[in-house]
Amino acid sequence: MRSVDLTAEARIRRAALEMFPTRGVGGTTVRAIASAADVSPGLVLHHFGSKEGLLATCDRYVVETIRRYKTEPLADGSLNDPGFLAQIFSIAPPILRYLGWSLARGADAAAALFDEMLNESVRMFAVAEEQGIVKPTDDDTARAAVLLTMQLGFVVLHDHLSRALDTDVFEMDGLTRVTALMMDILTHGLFDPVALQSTRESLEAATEMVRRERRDS
Amino acid sequence: MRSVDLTAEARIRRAALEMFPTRGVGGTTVRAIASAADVSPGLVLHHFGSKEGLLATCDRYVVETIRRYKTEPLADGSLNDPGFLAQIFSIAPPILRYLGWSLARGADAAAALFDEMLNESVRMFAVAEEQGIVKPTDDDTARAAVLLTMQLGFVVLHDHLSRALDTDVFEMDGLTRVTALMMDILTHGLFDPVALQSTRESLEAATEMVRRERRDS
DNA sequence: CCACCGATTGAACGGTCGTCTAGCTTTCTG
DNA sequence: CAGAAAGCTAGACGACCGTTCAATCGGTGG
Repeated sequence: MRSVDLTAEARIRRAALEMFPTRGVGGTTVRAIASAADVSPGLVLHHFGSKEGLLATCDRYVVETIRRYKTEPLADGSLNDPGFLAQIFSIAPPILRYLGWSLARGADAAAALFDEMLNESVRMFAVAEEQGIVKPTDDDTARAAVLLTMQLGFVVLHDHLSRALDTDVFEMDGLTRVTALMMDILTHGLFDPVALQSTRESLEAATEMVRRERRDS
Repeated sequence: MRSVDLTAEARIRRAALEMFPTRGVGGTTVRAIASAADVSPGLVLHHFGSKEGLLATCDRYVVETIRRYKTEPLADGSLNDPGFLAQIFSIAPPILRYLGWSLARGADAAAALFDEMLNESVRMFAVAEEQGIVKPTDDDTARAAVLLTMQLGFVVLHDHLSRALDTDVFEMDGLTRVTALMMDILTHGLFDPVALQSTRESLEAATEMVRRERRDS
């Protein structure tokens, strides 16, 4: 058991971390969190000030956890440390689930994380362009942003994807499977360039129609 | 004005449709919905039985609206009718916003829609494979599912994407911009095939490490 | 004109929720 | 070891929520 020797404060946060995404903020009561953490309701507010405070703490905790796991391996090459990876895979599911929920809610901390990831992505694109790996666009930030939402899509829609794949995509097996498929799609592409052109043209035509409609009314 | 001559029932549903995604189900009170629809709280429950009933009605309404707009143009070629497109663009924002929220919540109706879209996608892949446009995979359903979560990512993460692009991606301009970018990414791909291979290898190595770790403990 | 029926209201009820307070227990510290 | 500080609990309070209900309004068919 790992959760036995946790601080009461940590137990509360852990319980909240699991309950908020599944039941929603309104559906999660302070009493339920307290009961799940095996403490009194009063203690929850003693440690976190208010329910809102607890929510904000969870937001920050998750974002900072992700942030730590995202940068550490780059910093000191600890990607080769099995313990580190084991930690990622074992801790990840509740954290990822919360992150998805947090992003969908538009929580401030999650929004900040999104923006950081976007900056990182833009920077990587710039490097890749210099190396001639990808072609420059007239709208580099937008391309990076769209790519990011596509990559993060499965984090928010994990439930549906897990159902379709009959595997929890936040567990190790599903995670590697999804990652591999996504990398494949993003490397080779899927659509036919010819079909792309005609689709784009009909899209432009539709836009123009609507624009004219609006001007006339 | 279009909303003036709406039935009270329709006004309530419309108000709920806008409030649920922004304030959450717990944060949206029957009284607030009633006030926004300019009716009494009692009438809300008279028409929808309960708050839960109203929520379920909204879920179904949105899904059925999307379903209608998705199939109609294919059925009778009404894609050329400007009125139809104008309707899509003018109705879309609240509906799409609700859909994103609904998908993130894992609402039953949204889940059913997801599964339908997945089936459709699988079917399209099958046709495309016959025509030699895309290569077959050993995991066709999974590929279609991952693609679907990528495509739907922007619907759920519209807030962040809109912020990054400084445009409402549910409005006409943003919608066409995002669609074009996404089609481009999914057509040409982004990553370097060589880099893909090394990434995949390190991913496999990591997985193996974790697997060994777990077996030993 | 009356009887009826759905739409609609507004007040009221029971319940639960977030929060506060006073006090008890444990741990740290000088 | 005394006492302060922090951890923690039980109970209560006020607010607000979803829901109920009796009563009213407005139109429609007999």
